[in-house]
Amino acid sequence: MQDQLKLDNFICFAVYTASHALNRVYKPLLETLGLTYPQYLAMVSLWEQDGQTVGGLGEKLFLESSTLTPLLKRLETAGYVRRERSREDERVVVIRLSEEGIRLKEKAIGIPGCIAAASGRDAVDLTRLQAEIVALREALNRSVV
Amino acid sequence: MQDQLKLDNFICFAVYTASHALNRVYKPLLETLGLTYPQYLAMVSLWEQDGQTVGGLGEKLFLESSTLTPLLKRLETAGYVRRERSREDERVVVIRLSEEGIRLKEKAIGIPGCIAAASGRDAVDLTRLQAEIVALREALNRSVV
DNA sequence: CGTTTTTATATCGCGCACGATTTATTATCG
DNA sequence: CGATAATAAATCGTGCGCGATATAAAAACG
Repeated sequence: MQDQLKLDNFICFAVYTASHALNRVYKPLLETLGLTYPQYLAMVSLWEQDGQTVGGLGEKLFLESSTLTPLLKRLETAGYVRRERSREDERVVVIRLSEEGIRLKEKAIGIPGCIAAASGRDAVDLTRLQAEIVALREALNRSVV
Repeated sequence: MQDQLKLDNFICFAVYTASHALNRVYKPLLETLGLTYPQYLAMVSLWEQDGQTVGGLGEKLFLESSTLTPLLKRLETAGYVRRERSREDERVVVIRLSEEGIRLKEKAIGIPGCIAAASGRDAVDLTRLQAEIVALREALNRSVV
């Protein structure tokens, strides 16, 4: 049990460093789109469903408004989205893709394939691993609440 | 192939959100030690091997000096480590645990068990998943270089 | 042996990421 | 209806995390 406190045996360390490794693979690909990695995730979510609220995006991306508000302002400055207060409920801010934001999707379509290639795994294997990691995330989120 | 650009099918998104979920589980545990999560990882590495250089730590933790230098200064301010320039090579900074830093290990010993419990998996299963994620990280790191 | 190159760390600027708080709006309750 | 509570974003302060650059020391070279 000596190795209880060895870094290489930490699932957390594996996830932490894998996350950084993914970021490093993504960075050069996303630079061509003028996006950071979290900005890219927000765009992907908006391509799936346009007109989401800040809170709705936060729930999907597991991010707080304190993270999203400045991020979305940068996306607005970049010209990819518009931020509009809802008329029905003035507390809510709705995020809508601009024309340029919609067009960006075409340039982004190839990225997941690049990542899959870099991972050196086939699609089936990746899907299985991805499901396992999601299950881990869900178990952890349940334990906090 | 419509779902090529769906967030839930992204391995990167799974890892990204799992990493945040782990951080949320760790946070309250680490607060009792007065450490952040990256600081904790640095301490674990030092408990394994005291007297590492900034560069050596960076290689183990996959972090740059621009991240580590301020982090280690904060650990020094907290009284857990000392930063000393090597006499043989004045470019190198060696990090040594203080008495308090050494003692902290006892308080940290139970944390991995808490995380394992929160994950809801047995040790064997966690080890297997951890190895898979490490393999993913290594494949990604190879593809960048 | 002096110049150039390499190496190790530090500094700077930017963008997350979060907890705590603030502000504005809506909902609830007596 | 008016006071209170709840909700949605925004703001603020702190700590990563990295690329680019700076600084200083050591190594390599002619």
